[in-house]
Amino acid sequence: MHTDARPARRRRGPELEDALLEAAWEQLRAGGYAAFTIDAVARAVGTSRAVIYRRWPARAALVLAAVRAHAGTVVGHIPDTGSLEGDVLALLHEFAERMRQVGIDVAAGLFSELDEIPEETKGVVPTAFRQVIDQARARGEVGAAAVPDAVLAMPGVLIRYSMIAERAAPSDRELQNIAHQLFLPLVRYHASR
Amino acid sequence: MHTDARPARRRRGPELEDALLEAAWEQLRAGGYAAFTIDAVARAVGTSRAVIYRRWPARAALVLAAVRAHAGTVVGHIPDTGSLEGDVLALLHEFAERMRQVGIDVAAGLFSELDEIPEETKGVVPTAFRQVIDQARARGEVGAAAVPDAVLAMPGVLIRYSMIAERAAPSDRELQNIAHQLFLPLVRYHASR
DNA sequence: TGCAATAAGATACACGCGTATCCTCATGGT
DNA sequence: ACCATGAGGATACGCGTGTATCTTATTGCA
Repeated sequence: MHTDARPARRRRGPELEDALLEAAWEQLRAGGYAAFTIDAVARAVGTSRAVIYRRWPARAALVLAAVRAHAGTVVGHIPDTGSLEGDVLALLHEFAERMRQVGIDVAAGLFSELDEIPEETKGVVPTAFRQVIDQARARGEVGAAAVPDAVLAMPGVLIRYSMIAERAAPSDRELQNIAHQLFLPLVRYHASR
Repeated sequence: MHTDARPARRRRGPELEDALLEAAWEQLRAGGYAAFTIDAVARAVGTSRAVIYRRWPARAALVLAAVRAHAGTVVGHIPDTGSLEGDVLALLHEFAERMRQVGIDVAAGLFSELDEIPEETKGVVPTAFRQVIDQARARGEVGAAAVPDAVLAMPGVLIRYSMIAERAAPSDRELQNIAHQLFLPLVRYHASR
């Protein structure tokens, strides 16, 4: 399995770091968050735990770095389906799908073990929703009044909470409920005040 | 400090269990979730870890049991201020206050370490909100149409998520935003369809 | 080309978790 | 009053985390 033919050469700097992130991602894919061990990552790369702790202060930080390196940012592109409803549903599905790609238990473990959700991560979802609302405004679909940040952030919060509490990404039904029962009514309400 | 004058007598059954929960609560109050140790609880009671593991399968379960035993259920009574807005704000504040009483880091730790939020816990918040809405209906303040569960559950989710993500209970400002920007508009929208 | 600075790698430690094992005390049925 | 049963209590184990310390290889600069 891992007869890891470790080179006699010592890798350093970025080369080593890439190998560590690669191995960490491999571990996550193979065994999920529960089985993820700093030790296993170190062994797979042919180095020792100290090298890892020099770069990342805790297991969660390494996992986060590995996920970032391999899964990229949460929302890649802004959908443009021609209607606000379509765009919102597309965004919700994309976000949930991204969670599934990372792996349910990895995402859940990360969210719960991290001391603080990174600022950058928190901003992604509201920004994306702001953009699809702007598109809708340009089409004259909704009014021009501002939609509060709390509304824009809500879908992301609900999806992340679902990951933590249910250990599963929201079903299509739940995503539709978020859109039709919560988000869209609020956008229309606030935008047309 | 703890010269715990342990009785030579062996306590058993409920008596022992109460002592364990008491000691666990004491530990939580004293050092928070981070400093909470199964070992410390056992020592404080003058017993050994095995006794604890016979009752609760993991640290989180013991913490949950201790919190339950000492903090009771999340929402004690349904407010009746005379207006839906008043009732909703009162409920939100009560819920947040309860979180603060348990201790921010304890609540956050619990939510994140638990595999599954207990069904019972999940139901409390929606039920309370349903009741204040019913009161508002009786006053003729809102329409009779049903308000979806997703709406009723949302405030609890937002508050719990805040505990996990920010390691803090929501500020008064945030609670007001939840009420005025999210919850109340949705209730009015759905109830009058 | 040689040598100091720096990072890699190897160990070892203390700690807490969760499990397993074995002995000992309290209890309740006879 | 006795004794089998079952729960309490002590102890040790394996594992992983995170820290600290020491040796060894690599690098880039003189």
